Amino acid sequence: MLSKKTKYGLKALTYIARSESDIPVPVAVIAKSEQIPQKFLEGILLTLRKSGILGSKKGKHGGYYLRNQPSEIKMTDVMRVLEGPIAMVPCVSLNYYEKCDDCPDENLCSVHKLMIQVRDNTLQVFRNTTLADLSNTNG
Amino acid sequence: MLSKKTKYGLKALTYIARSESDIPVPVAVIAKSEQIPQKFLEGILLTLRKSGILGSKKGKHGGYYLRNQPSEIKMTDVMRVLEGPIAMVPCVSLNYYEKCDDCPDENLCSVHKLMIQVRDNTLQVFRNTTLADLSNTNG
DNA sequence: GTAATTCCTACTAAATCGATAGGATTAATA
DNA sequence: TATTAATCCTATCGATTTAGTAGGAATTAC
Repeated sequence: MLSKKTKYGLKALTYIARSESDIPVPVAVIAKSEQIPQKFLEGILLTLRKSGILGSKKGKHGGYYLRNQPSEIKMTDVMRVLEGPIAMVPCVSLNYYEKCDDCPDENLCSVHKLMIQVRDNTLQVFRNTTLADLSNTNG
Repeated sequence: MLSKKTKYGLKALTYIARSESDIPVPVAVIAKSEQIPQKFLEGILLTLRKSGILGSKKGKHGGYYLRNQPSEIKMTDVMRVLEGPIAMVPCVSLNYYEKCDDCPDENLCSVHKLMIQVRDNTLQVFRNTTLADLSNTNG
């Protein structure tokens, strides 16, 4: 299941992408428009800022803005920040690889084989999708 | 993340598929060979039996066996029984559809669009993979 | 200086996960 | 018929994760 964190994060990013890019968007505005608990969203946007996807400006007239063009923000990056590893098992994770305790030989493991395929297909979707695609209203 | 339940279930099914198809395989044998807690595995195989994927025979010389040929057991069915809905959000689930509380219009929802793609790609993998593919040792 | 904002830490309630415990039931066989 | 080997069933438990709340410190515009 997709976590609420990720869902809210994606919606917020989309919202920001659709706004005028010069003006920082305050959390409160997004929270109200997208019906997201504000305090919860604060934490999410903070994570996105720390990961480098968002920038922020403090104080009055502050808020969050994109650090890059929507068309350059890939879903692989966003999903990894919000949802964690894309692979369903650590033993097929590109960025967070971990060997299974059981499994003497990965190459013979049926689960491994299947999950590699799932990972590759999911990865393909995320690599070919940018925030611009999400923000595009006609589609 | 793939649950241990699903992982163990897939390994067990693979084990059974590789055994002689006439002889029921006892839980204890699979548990020992695959390093799975036996009591936990009992519950998993029970679920698989109730869903119709496995059959069982009680008492001495009892155990579990496949109800169909490995090549006819699709991953879509197995995954739905073990892991639940394939979609990452209920609003894109084919079998367990649920509208989101927020989201006034799904067609305009950025998350929705993205998750449909992921679902379709994952589904394609699961539809094109059978237990026979998993059990195949030369792969 | 005041209002609006991000930033940070800690807490909590509920759900889920991975597993264990203990036994009831059923069937083969000696 | 007694024994043994198996499935079947229900309940419980500790740990972790999730979704959210609370409270306030720090910063900035005006």
